[in-house]
Amino acid sequence: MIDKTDLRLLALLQQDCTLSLQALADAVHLTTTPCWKRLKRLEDEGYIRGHVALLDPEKLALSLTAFMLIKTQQHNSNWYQQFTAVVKSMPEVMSCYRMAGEYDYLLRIQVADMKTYDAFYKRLVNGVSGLLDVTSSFAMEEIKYTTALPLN
Amino acid sequence: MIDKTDLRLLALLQQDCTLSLQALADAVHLTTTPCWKRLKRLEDEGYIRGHVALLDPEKLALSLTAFMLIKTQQHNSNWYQQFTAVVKSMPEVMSCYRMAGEYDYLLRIQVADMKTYDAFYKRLVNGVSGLLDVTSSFAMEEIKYTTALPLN
DNA sequence: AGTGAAAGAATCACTTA
DNA sequence: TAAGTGATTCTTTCACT
Repeated sequence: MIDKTDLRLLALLQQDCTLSLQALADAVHLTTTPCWKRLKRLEDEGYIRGHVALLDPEKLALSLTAFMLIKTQQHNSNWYQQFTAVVKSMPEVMSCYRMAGEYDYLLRIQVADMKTYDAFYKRLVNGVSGLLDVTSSFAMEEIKYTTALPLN
Repeated sequence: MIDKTDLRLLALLQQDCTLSLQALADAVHLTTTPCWKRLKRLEDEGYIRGHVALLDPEKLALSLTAFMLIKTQQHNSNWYQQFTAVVKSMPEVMSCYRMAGEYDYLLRIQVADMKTYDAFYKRLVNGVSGLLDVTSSFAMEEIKYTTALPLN
């Protein structure tokens, strides 16, 4: 179980994980050791998935964000295994969700430009058989992007 | 500008930013100081947006991922300012893109359950006037989620 | 790009409420 | 069971080469 102090620590860390133990401890009115033990516990129990640096896609010439909506008629376990394996192995796929409703899968793709996207598209469609309908939509502007969950 | 070594460092850090300077330096066959200077530069020049802890939504009882597709007829600057301000201020909105094509905006929402989603939906729709069409789709399963950009 | 020293931070055995 | 002290070790940072 988790208490208010743990939640405050998580809220701080998902905003900035370079905060020192001392700064975190001060923020929750503890000294470093009990604070450190809490962080250890939160990590061990899986509340924290990892610590990462977030990079700027524009600066790295990955300016095109595309969304792919996919329909399939293959609903057997073999096909699913193959599809998820391909998706996980393609680094351009930033996220993939199995959806309720009209479309079966929603993917977010990050690439340099349209030409690169087209090449990616072909690789995906050729890599996985049985895709019935694949619709691409393109982002004009990123208005918000955060990894911070709505805690409280 | 950025070279192969910088790219390798960024690739490592976006996977795990707890790696020590020593480990990073070893990985790119440098000693700590030149490695540290590169990291400093990459940060100063904006290649690195931030360092964050990624939390587990399931463990924190935020199990429902929803996507919202929004159409509007308001395309003036005032409306846009208001819409983006509202979206940025709502912590349940994890991302928001202005789209090309049929729908104008795509949002990803993270909440506890359907009841919470419904409350959020009402707050959004009441908070912003001029939303013509709002379609909600729900994720059944997260197959992939990464913050790591496809470098190389 | 590297050396080496100084400052700062994390980790842990042990102590206390 | 949860928090604190203090020592040790590891890490970062920087002037100098």
